[in-house]
Amino acid sequence: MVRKTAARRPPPRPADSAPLHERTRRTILDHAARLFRARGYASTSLRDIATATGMKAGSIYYHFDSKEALAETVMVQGIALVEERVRSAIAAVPEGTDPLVVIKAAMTAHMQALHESGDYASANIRCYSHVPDDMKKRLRKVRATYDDLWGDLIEAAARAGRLAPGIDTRALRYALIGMMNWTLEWRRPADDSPDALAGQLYRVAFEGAARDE
Amino acid sequence: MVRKTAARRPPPRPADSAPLHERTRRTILDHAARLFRARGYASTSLRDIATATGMKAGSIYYHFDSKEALAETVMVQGIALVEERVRSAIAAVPEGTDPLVVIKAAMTAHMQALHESGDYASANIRCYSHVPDDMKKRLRKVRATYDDLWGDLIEAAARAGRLAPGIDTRALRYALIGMMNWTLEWRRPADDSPDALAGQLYRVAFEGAARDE
DNA sequence: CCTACCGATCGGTAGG
DNA sequence: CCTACCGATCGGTAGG
Repeated sequence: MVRKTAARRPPPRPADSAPLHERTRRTILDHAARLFRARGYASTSLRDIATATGMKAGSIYYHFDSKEALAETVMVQGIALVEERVRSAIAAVPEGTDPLVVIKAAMTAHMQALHESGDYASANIRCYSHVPDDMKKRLRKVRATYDDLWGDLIEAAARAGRLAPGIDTRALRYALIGMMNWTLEWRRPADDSPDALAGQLYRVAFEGAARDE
Repeated sequence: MVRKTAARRPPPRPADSAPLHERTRRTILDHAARLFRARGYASTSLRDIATATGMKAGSIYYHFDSKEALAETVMVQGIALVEERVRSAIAAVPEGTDPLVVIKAAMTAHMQALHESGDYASANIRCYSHVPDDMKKRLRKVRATYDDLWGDLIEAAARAGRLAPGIDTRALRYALIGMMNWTLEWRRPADDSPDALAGQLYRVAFEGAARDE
């Protein structure tokens, strides 16, 4: 399986040479992402996260100001890690490429990053609706920026005459996002590579699942 | 806008003539569904639900054994209300109908019921991952039964030679479910009728969004 | 990064 | 269906 995009490896994981507190911070975030994903925002206590990280409850506050701040960091990264990969995949495509080919590359990058940073991405998707209002308001903007990236790709395809007449571009945008993100709920890692799934979903959404008559 | 399926009106809403405690029970469920959808399972307290319903905290236990039992009732109905409508839409289609037409009718029924019982359906989708383990185990079976209904429709289409070669039927099943359920997160009720959305999503998934070349 | 602690809130119950 | 209450847990803080 060859990586198809120019995106380099995953996230902002600090090197072994990084200061201890930076590595500890990343460990906290990893456990927080995993627990928020599995149990939700409210059911995950700072004590749970501290214990998983190997520290005492109050010590989390040495690294984060509040439970909200910790969760927001996790959830923002759940979007940012995917968005960065998708943007660099788009940037790696030569000028003048068929907009549908760009969309396919973007879908592949989205699926790779989504499943590589699965706990962060899934924590973001699963917890978003149930997070305190002020935090949700900020996250909504981050989400909208990413969603608009897909809107732009689809509008480019429409302007290039590459979409079938009568397609609702807003419905198409969220159909893509919905079907891709839902793979977090059903993918069997042993059977389905992110690349293969991206190919299947691109095919369904753009070429259609029906046999041509 | 004409209703396309034979499904009759919504859910098990007790008549005005029903015993008071049955109507009260339904009121509790309605407020619980709305609050679980908006705030999540753990962040919604029985006190919140009781206050919204107009009673005192402890009185919920006259109608439900526990918070878990109340939430499970809401979430099971979030699936059941949709499943019943979809099954009756399928049953209303004449024998020998093109399997893709059956799927389109099922998608329309799913979208109608999903958005008519929006709080129940959305509470189910949003809270499922964060609910206590024993309850999640039971809900998983209910979900699987409904998901398999879509698997059957898709297999029927495959056997009839109505699917394009190389389509992964499992990916298609969850692509459909994912794109339909995600409409709960972005639909603008004033602009998008469930029927119109069902038509758009059917078109994307089966005919494809790309212009034929 | 730990100890020890506080006020608030929660699910649930007894008794009526 | 209400009142009054309990034990448990939580986010957060002071002081080191």
